[in-house]
Amino acid sequence: MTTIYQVAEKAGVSLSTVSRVLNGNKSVNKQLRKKVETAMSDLNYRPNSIARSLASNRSDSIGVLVSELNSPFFGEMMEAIEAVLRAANKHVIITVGHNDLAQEQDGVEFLISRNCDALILHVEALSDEQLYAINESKIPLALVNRMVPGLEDKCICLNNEKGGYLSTKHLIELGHRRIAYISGPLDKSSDASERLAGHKRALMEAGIAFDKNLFFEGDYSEASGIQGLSSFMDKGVIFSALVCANDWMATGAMTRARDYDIELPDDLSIVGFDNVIFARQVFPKLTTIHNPIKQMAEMAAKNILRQVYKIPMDVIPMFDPELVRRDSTAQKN
Amino acid sequence: MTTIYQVAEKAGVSLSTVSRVLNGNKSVNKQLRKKVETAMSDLNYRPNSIARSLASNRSDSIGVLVSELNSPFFGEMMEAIEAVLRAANKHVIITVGHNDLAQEQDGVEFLISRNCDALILHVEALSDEQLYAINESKIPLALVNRMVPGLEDKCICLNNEKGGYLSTKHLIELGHRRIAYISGPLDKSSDASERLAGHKRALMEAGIAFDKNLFFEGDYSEASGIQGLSSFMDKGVIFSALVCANDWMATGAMTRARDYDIELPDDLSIVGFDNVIFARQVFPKLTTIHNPIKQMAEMAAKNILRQVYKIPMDVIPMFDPELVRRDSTAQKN
DNA sequence: CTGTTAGCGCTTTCAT
DNA sequence: ATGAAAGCGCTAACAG
Repeated sequence: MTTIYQVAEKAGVSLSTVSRVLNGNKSVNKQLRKKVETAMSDLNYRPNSIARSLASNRSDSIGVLVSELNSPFFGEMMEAIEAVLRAANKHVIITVGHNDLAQEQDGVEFLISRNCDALILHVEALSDEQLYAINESKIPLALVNRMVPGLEDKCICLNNEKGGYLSTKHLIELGHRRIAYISGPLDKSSDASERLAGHKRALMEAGIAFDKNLFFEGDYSEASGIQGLSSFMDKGVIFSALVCANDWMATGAMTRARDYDIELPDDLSIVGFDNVIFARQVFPKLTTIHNPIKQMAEMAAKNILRQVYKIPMDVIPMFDPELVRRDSTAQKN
Repeated sequence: MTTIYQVAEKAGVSLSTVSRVLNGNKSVNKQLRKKVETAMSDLNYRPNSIARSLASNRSDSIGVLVSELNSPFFGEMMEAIEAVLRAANKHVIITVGHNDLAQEQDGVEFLISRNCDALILHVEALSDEQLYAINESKIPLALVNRMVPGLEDKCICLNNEKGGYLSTKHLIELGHRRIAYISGPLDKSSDASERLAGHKRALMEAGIAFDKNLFFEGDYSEASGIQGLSSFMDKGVIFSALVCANDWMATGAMTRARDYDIELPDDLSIVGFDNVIFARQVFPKLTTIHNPIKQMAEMAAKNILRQVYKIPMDVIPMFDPELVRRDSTAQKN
């Protein structure tokens, strides 16, 4: 491994000069700079970013923590963050939390211990208090999909209530009155309750009473969509439409519906949530609520750039979802 | 930030002793050890892994380079690698190459400059020579989906030729004779040519001549699947089956086929390749070639564990694909 | 504009 | 078993 000393020696200058060249410091004689640069390429010198980071307390890398690595939702998030930061010449270090407290803690500590300049977190298990503690340590922070009181300027959120409202309202406009709902895990995920709240508001506006028999609490997995639909069928409740709090559960429900020979969308209209990539690929193509996770992720990355590297930009904290009408919903017959 | 000095002071010992405790070194007096441990937790001490890494030249973290972050294929790969390494108490640092030479180089350099103990790479743009150069630097390496002469013990591969063979053979067994083929980018990706070679072998075995008019070179994108099918229709060629060199192109072709009112699978049987997660979600469910990327990724991670941390395990270099029969293929009518 | 010097937080000989 | 001291490769005052 080539070090800065060897470059200095070869170029006949002091290591400070090499360091200056390395960091694009203006005040270096052109000729010396040239000499250093040729020495660098002759020796195939690669700066050791670890040493650099230790000495300077910066690393030009941003830590990102997502819940899953294998997911279209987090895939979009990672991709967007990486693109923005790479364009700003920053590196990204990605780790996973799996919605598990210990793993989220471990992930955050790893990122901090690796001297990341800032953190972009999508965490569910970590408590507000723990996030305050992280924030205390003065490391710049961006929180995706979470609203923590007092940290508003670091939070990027989706208006989940509105999303829930839009999905149910769409069905009501199509003439549906008996609308089933499969939610996410209410105790573990605040967006699950917010989406449900939106659903209830739409029902209320239309003068429809919320019916417990038309409600099933899932966990956002495809399997729980299957279970949800099964449970409605087992109970023998009547419904012509179904709202699912995410696309995975919606596809699960669709699969199960076919087992019952329910025609989609004629016998049953289904709305999903998130508009992940495969929503276009299921059949019939899924009507869903578009979650602008890409824009949110970009915003989080920009927020970091603003905080850490003083690159100015406007930060929008709250994003609006939109209904994407496809083929899985139809007029009530 | 708490340092090892402060812990030493608080515990009334030298920093060497603290370091020993930190590294689980046996030869520390029990009482002192206790004292150090309480000092650590009192001060909420977190070792700085950067400093550690600089001093010891190890980092307990493995660099992973994938082509895309937002992809079910690479998602599965990252997930599997992360799980194996986390279980071994190693950390993972993920970066992206986007199949672009500069970005792949940059990614590898970043990982090396961050003192990663080893690299797991999925690269397409980097040449064999560049991989030799990386290997020269003595950093332990695992290459997924690539066979580099001389580095066989670091390569984990899929038998792509066999996969191509299986897909076409399946269609032939269903009675098809006029089988179209949409390949990946032949010049850029060796698996694209290997899969095609398998297709040709199956044709030959059945005494069917390869017909250029039934061939289209795509680039593995959904869009190129659409283009491929369109081009066959434009040419007006007759075919009752279609092999696509990956699932994305297959779904593109399926979408386009519906535009032409082609009934699937009755008018046209389609086979994909990779068996990514959404293959089950398209309609009709896609018959495809299962790519055991998960097992391959696990094997790559284990290979690293073996090389770096001397954790012994058998490494299998070549994996076999398998046909997954679903609903997108049918007997020729 | 350039060089000297003192660390960054930790590991690792080498003595004791 | 413990401590002292020398560095890992680099940045960042401080002089000159």
